[in-house]
Amino acid sequence: MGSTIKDVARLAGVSIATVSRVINSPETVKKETRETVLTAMKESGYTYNTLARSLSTRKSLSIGLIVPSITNPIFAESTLGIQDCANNFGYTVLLGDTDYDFKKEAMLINALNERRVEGLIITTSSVSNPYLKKFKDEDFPVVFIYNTTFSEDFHFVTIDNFKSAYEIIKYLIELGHKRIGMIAGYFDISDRSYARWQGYAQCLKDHGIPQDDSLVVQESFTAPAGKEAMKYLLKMSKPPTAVFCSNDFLAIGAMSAVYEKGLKIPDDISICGFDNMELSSHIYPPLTTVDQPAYEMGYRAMEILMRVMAGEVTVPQHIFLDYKLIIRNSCSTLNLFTKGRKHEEKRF
Amino acid sequence: MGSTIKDVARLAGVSIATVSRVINSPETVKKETRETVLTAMKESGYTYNTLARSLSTRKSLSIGLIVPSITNPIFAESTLGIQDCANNFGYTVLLGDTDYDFKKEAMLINALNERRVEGLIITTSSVSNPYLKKFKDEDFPVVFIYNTTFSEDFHFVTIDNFKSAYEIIKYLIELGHKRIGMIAGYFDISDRSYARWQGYAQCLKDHGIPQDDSLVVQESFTAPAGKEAMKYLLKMSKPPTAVFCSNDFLAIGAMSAVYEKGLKIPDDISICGFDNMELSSHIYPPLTTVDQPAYEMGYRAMEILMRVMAGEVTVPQHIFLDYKLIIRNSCSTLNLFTKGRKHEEKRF
DNA sequence: TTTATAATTGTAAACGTTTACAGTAAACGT
DNA sequence: ACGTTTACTGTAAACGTTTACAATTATAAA
Repeated sequence: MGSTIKDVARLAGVSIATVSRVINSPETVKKETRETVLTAMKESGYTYNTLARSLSTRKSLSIGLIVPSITNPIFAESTLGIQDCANNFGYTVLLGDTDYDFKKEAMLINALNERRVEGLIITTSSVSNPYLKKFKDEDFPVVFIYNTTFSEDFHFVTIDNFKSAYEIIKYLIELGHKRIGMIAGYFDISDRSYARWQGYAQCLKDHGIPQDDSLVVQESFTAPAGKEAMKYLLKMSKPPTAVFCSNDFLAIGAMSAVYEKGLKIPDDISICGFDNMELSSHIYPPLTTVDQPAYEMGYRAMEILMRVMAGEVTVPQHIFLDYKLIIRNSCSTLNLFTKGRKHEEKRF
Repeated sequence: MGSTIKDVARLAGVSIATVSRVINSPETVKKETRETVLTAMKESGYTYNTLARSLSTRKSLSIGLIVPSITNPIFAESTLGIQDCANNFGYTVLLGDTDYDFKKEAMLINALNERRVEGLIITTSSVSNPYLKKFKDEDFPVVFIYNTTFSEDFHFVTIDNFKSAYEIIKYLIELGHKRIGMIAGYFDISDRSYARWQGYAQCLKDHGIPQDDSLVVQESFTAPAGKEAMKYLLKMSKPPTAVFCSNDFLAIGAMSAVYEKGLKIPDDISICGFDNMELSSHIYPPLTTVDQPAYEMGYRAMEILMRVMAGEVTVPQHIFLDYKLIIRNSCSTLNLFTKGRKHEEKRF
């Protein structure tokens, strides 16, 4: 138990160097000795010490991953993609969850540095933080995922949050909706949510629909929050006829608020989300949303990170993956008559 | 950049030992020198090297966590609990996802050993694997979560899967159901699913309801799988009037199959799940399920692991956390007349 | 054979810490 | 002033690897 290269060497009657060699370049050691070493390893119950290797080679063969919430299947999926890719290269990924707290984020980055990760994949909750500059200065390998705010200096892989939001709002408008609300994740915590709002706002503007700020409410990215937000929206004197949620969690929460009021989706109100998590196609009614390729997002990011770490790539990589509007049954054409009546009935 | 304790020492004009001391036991070094060292650290951009510490002290201050699927919010939640607790003790957690593949599981365990984790929290997908014996023999600190099959030798924290399943089936029976199906996760991969099935079977037996094996179908733990399974069940000549799913994912998938057939929940068929993930209360209809305290599961497991690693505890800890039957609106009393009619209408 | 070359192995320093031990300086008691 | 304790600091070995270099042995060429 707990045997080292030294023990193996003694047992096999060779030097520690050759033991090291049978581990790292077996072809350079004579077959016979290689085999005695191998059996010596078995017998002594040797297990390799990655830590010592890292110290000696100054390569940890590990990268850090920082996500806002591993509980969100989008990030969980990406994690899988990252891990799969990393493993292909013999790398381990060290995961940290920030809970959308940038203080925690900074601490995690520090912890990962102390563990000598060779690179970082991160979706940051605070796009304008000091350590970002530091990454740049020390040109430490970092690739951002999901974030959309760094156009210039950094590597990132993401989707076009602005355009995708624009597109889904356009779809809503084409269905006849004019009074369109938005339940957004907090802008200061999620640049994606902000970008989606921008798409929302621009699209309204382009279609001559006046913007009503009281129709957009910021919340945390959870179903309960979506529910609360929707309750608020439904209580308005002139509630929206459709609402765009910047996340499927919010959308599902919003839907439940609608049901609790005894209204129907999409007949009485249209709701759409963002992310297309697996569950969203199975709920009732199936949720209209925009699909992000979460697994691929992670995989691609890791690929790029590998190339950056290898020094093969120096100019900032800006990858926009394809998103896709997924039209299901949670949005319908506006029927002014019904909507008006129903709402009034309910309100008084 | 990349400065070491040695650089700091030189810069501050002290020995590396004192630098180490200001890091580990600042109170033992004179205030003045401490401060010069501290500023030297700043100036040289020193960042601590955990790897070297680990090598020297033979403590990695890290533990491994192995889950079947981080994409499942239950495991994600537990991960959070584990991480929070671990951080309180200055420990880092290294996460691995097995995708319910025990081959992958073995590889992960090995990888974690090479990284010299001091302990392991795991929900294993193969309860009867050789390395489990190894843990025992080498008495390596391991605590299992969610697994229910190790009554004797190991530490674990879980809920009583048998009893909880028994209870929810009893509830169904009290509602008048006799033809109760089950959509289960694969037994060979999930001992929990198997235990739940046992609870299901025992409860039927205790209530004099004959068991019909064609009513229980094993699947992977996903919504699409649940949907397929439900489709199969609905196609039977005598479909169940209620079905118990061993996971909320499966339940939600099952529900969508029901809707697609034009049937209503719970009027035409009752469905219940297991886990009580956050979303389950927000879907329509809100899902009847059993709640597992996922976060606490992780937190408690980590607490125990700490005590085991510290040698404070040697007799196997067997912790059963409280589960809770959560009755919502996806199950209703059996109405023989309606059910019969509707099914017949649909079938022909 | 002998020599040159290739294949195989060993020696020892290095990676960045911690820590037992020894040393020195300051403070205290008398 | 002295010895003694206390506070602080330095020296050097150790943790388990890798790797440049040297040394040895085997092989091929002459």
